[in-house]
Amino acid sequence: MFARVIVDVPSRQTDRPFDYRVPAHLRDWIGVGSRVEVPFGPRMLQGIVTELRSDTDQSLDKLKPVSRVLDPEPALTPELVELAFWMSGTYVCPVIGCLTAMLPGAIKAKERRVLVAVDGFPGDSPSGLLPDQEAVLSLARSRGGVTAEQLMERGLASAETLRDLLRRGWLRERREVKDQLKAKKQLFVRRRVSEEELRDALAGLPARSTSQRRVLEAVMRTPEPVAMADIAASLQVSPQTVRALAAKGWLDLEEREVYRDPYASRTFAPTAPLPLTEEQAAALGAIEGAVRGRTPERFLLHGVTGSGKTEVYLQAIAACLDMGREAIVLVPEIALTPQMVERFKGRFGARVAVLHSRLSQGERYDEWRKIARGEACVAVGARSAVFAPFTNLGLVIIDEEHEASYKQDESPKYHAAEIAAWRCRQHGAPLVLGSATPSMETYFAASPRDGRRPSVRLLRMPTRVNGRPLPPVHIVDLREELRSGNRSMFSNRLRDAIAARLERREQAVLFLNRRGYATFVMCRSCGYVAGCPHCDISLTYHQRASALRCHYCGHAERLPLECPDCGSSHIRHFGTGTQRVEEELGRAFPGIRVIRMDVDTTGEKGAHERLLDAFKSEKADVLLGTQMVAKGLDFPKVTLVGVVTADTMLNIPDFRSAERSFQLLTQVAGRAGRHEWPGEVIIQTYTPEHYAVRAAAMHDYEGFAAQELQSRRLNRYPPYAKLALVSMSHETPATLLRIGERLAALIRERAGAAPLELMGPVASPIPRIKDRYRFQILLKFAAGLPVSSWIAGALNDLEETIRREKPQIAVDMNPHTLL
DNA sequence: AGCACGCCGACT
DNA sequence: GTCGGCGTGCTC
Repeated sequence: MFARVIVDVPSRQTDRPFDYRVPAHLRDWIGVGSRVEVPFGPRMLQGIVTELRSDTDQSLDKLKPVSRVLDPEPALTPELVELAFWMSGTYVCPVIGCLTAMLPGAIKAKERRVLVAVDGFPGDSPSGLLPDQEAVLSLARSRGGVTAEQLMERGLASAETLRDLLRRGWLRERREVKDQLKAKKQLFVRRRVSEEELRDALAGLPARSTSQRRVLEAVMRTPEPVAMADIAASLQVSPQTVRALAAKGWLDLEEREVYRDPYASRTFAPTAPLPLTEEQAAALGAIEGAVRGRTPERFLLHGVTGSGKTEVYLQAIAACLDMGREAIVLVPEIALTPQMVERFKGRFGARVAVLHSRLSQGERYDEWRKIARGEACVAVGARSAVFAPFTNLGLVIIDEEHEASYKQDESPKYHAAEIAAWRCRQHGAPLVLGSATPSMETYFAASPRDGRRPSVRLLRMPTRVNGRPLPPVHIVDLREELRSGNRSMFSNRLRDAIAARLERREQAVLFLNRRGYATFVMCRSCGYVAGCPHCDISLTYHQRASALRCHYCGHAERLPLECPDCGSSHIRHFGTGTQRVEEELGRAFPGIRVIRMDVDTTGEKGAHERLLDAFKSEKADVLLGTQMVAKGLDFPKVTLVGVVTADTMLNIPDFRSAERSFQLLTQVAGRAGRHEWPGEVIIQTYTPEHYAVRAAAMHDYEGFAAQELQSRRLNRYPPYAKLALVSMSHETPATLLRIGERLAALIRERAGAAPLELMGPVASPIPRIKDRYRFQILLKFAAGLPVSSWIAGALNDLEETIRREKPQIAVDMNPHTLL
């Protein structure tokens, strides 16, 4: 038996299967998708089995054996291995990168070198060794091997003495692959004898053995194993007490694998399916039908905020599970709040595995293993949960499908919806894309055009479940405000509205978009702006550290007290940060209680939830924050939502900026007045006539989409054209330009007469990062052209140059942003 | 990516 | 004469 293995080396040259012999004792354990340890040149590496076969094209004497199988059950499924090859072709990236993107971070193994003592080495006499070296050998012997790190910690030996031992043959180096993480084991206690026998034992126990008595009493009643840690904690005894009882033969101790369950301490009240509105029932019926009929149909569930999309998801999943199939629910990272998890856990209990980045590595690994072992049949998680290793997938749901976080911005640059669509085709499963503000691509695909049947089926839910109207939205023209002499960041209308909330003891949410509006430092005398010495970008001011930092390379310096250029002391920071809004709120409304939510205040684990809880229990009047306050939050007492400036987003020179602005404004507007108190939304802007602002204010998705699509068609942007962005970097601009031009020519050559628009190479929007210059080539083309393979082919042709000059080249096949 | 193999300058 | 600089080339 032979295994084809892709090894974990991030290089284009090694990114192909290598053949290995499978030793007889591993045959029952190895499978397609197994992680294995294999010798590769002089090293030991982790690899993934992509194929098992009975023959090989290699000469047999060249083949080495697989040295270990790293998991009892294959980490990936054959379907996911196939998906990795598809991704590699589509996204023009290494297969190994796709495979590792599917694995939870915890099992991205590292190589480790273990020093082993060679027993009875006959070389020279032990007397020729230094005492230090003797100590190393005896330690290595007693533990079956040590690492250099362990020796270093003990202050034993030095690199020099080790080298000597290795050279003289007393030590040998063994290389192995080590997981960063293991399954967690916990000690469990169980009674060894019958309840009666324990009762007798208890009677015979000396009166002063009170601790032992308590333990026996507790364990006596149950034949089930109890965690040692629980006993020790609840009975206030030391584990030693329990061990003493085990030594007497009354109790058994056993090690058991346990899951690190982040939600273990919480109980979730079971919830029953809610009665559905007519719209919800119709949507559910369509989805259920596709699950039953195993049709890999795509649906757009276009429902306004509050239309009850989640309940439709829950009932569709229930139907899917009833058919014995599994479901994946993708939620934007930022919306994966405790409330969200609660809804799924409440309905499906232990059958739900939750995957998101705020879990520790160990927790995420364990949740993932529950899926791999078939113990969980619903996966709820962020982008990467689309790779949940299910084998009988019946339904995939992507909530808030327009969210940018579904696009991975590092290689492999995939979009979760594309992966989901591929997997749904394999499994004959429907894909549901849910949103109140669908992306232009999805909406376009769901619209009938030229009499053709749309590739996405539209399910509309235009009314709110509770029948409440959407809140009125007021647009405030900040230019007029300025003309009338108001130079603060709050318009009179917003100021009055906040004051009214304070008076009525209601709450307000203030939203500030900081994207592209980071605070920078400028000299008011000469116009000098503090920039990064390694990147062509201005440094960002951090108040807490009183420092300037580069967000791209991490360079940091102290805040200058005078201008490095002209020496003037009129140097200060600019930009509207949340901190400044908070300060101004405090000045305008003395005593106002503000909770600020941004990257600074939500850094530590759990801070996010703590702040939201505090706001929910009315410990503050205003919740002030960036993106994160815009999504999915639902507070009954919030009757005012204010957008401090809508323009920061609108002015980003990117083809999606109008769409993003509309989506965000609509979402923010949906936060107000969701309960009995009527709500109000105020949007402050310098461009009140912009169609994204006006449409958001009128809750008019269709109106916005019509205008936006027209503009996309005129400029040939998605969904009317496909895009590909090839970015490259190098320390020498001239070399970079030369390589870029050759690459562009090669791509053009392959395209021949096909309708391909190629722009560049041109300098990237940030022309230099970490002292490397950056260029990019933008491609526009009609769907269906094999552009991926043209680019891959061109890169192949350039292989020699790439190897010699070592430029970094990255391909983004469907760039979400051109910045 | 590593790592080895291999061919030219400053030192015990 | 050797240690070691990093330029090519390979890894089943």
